[in-house]
Amino acid sequence: MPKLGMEPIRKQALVNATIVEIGRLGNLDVTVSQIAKRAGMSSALAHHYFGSKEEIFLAAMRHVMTLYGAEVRGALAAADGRDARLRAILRASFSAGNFRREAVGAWLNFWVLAQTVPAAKRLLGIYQGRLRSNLRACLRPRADAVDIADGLGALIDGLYLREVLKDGAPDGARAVAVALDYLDARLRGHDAG
Amino acid sequence: MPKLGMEPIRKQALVNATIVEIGRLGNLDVTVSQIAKRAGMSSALAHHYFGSKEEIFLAAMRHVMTLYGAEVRGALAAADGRDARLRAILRASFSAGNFRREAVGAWLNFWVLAQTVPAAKRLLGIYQGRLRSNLRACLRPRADAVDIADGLGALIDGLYLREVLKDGAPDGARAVAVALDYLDARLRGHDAG
DNA sequence: TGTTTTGTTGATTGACGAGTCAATAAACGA
DNA sequence: TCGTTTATTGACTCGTCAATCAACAAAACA
Repeated sequence: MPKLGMEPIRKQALVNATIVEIGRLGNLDVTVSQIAKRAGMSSALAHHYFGSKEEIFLAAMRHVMTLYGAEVRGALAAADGRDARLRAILRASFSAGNFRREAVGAWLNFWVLAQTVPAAKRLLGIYQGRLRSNLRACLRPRADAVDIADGLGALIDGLYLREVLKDGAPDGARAVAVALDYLDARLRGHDAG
Repeated sequence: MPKLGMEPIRKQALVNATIVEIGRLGNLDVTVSQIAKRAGMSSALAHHYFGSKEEIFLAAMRHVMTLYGAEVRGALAAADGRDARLRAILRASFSAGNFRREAVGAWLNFWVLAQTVPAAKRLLGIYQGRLRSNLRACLRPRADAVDIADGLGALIDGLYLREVLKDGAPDGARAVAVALDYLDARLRGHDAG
């Protein structure tokens, strides 16, 4: 009894399964069969809905970024004032939802994907652009807003990168602390505009 | 006329070719045949000398790390005083030799490899450990040396990561400047020990 | 001289995986 | 009721690639 309207459900299941499998395997050599199996369907169905493995990866990437974006937006909506907004962005970036092993592993692999797949590069560019503009907006009156935002953005990515190699559970609080140390140090300095 | 003593020459050629091919392809799906061809030999010979593709990758990783380590050591030998030594580490990290597209691309892929291959993880651990201890040594008298070193280490990795996505030629000077901004800001602050 | 070691490759094996296809089945719309 | 759309899969094709093997060549050694 083929219930209708399965497409979005199946797609979502495949996207979730993709992130899990990439996190589990640690690279993009995940097979469509593995993904489909974890999502509870045949590989043929996965191809039917997405057309290609690459499309599956891109959908998974979009999903991770959407989650991240939503979390940042939500945190910002509830934050008032410069410092609070910066803190909100950092807390969202290293929240339990985003800063978990499988998501971080997936993120790293999407970076690799972006080296060869233009669509993936574009997606990562969107993420970087949004983060940058969020940070700049918080820092705006300062003449060195751009420099601080660039450094903080790189630092966030670096903290993600290092999480991949670490043993043990992710420590989002520690990552936030490191980023805040950076921020405090630079904000303390007189505006070098 | 099989000249003797080819082994080290062949191995070195394969290692170089590996880095080039990873940088060119952007991922670890490089085939042994591609590497061997670029190194000017048959794939069978590559297997003969290294035994497996994984060993080739590990050798390439060791090579990149050795170059980096040598450059840092050389720069440190010629640097006197805390600030000069920190600057030397940063300049070496983003020197033209290390901070070129193919090396950076290879580095990113080694990070991915480290997720699944314990030997690769160990190698990256050595790199991180050395960098950390170098940075800490420079910062030692300060009580927050550990925190600053951790932050700076993550920032360096993050700047590498971002280089991967950028269009255009690598800008090592800009990366050094961003890292120095971080450092200056934190060193200006009173020692929060 | 003959045997061993080192260098080297073309051909082959064996496995695996992306993507396609044909077929089945159930809902829906006319 | 009948044709169309949606859901679903097992089987298959086609290509690729890591790794192995058998063979050949030349230097070194005994």
